[in-house]
Amino acid sequence: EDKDAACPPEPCPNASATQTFDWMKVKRNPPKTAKVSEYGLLGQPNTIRTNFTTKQLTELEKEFHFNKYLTRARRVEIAATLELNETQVKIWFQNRRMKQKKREKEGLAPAAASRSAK
Amino acid sequence: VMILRSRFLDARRKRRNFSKQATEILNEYFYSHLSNPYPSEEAKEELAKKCSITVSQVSNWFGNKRIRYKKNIGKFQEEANLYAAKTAVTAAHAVAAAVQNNQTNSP
DNA sequence: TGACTATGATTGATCGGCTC
DNA sequence: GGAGCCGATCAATCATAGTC
Repeated sequence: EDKDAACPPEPCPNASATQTFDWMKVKRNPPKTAKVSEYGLLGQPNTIRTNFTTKQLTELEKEFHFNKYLTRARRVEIAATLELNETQVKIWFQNRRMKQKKREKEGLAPAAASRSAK
Repeated sequence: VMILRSRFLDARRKRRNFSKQATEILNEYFYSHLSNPYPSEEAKEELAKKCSITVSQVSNWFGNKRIRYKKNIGKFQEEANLYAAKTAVTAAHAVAAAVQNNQTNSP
């Protein structure tokens, strides 16, 4: 059935027992955090993950505690202040909400276990 | 180089490896579902319970495992064969296993 | 003991699906 | 006809635990 014991020539990619499934080939498109705003000189799409500074994170965090969701106006304001794209600010809030949700979920389940102790 | 290493206060410090049996369970699931190692939420909960870890940790484990596996399939070949021999789940593999079993027992 | 590796966690950003 | 959100995931990186 699955025994292709012999295939000396050919660098047949089908190794031994395990094959290569689709999920192993999945490739993500590079981030489109393009900074081509100014001059189209280099036009390098900046294919690397942005590292937010402590200042930026602090401000974002502060804003998040004030509002879990952003209005368009507020987003523009923050993006300008922190020198980030509106998209980056938007994504940060989305990720932050998910993080919050995860924390709440995990912060209550363990507590229930210790509740029956007393 | 004012790259603020604010990360020095990350919560990812102080991590502990999972127990040997927990890793065993996770690996068994991973390699027995190698064609699609994406456990459902329910499956994750079950694995979490069996391994005595959280669902998030199960998700992290599979996320890391998938990425690292496909990054260097060769490095995991041995491990893959080990668990593959230990467990067979998909119908196709079950059949294949049965065939092999018969072969060894039929003159 | 100090590298070097294995591994769990974090996180900016993507993908697909859904609502409006 | 999109834009934003959610959920899951990716991919790079961090920081530590384990190994030699």
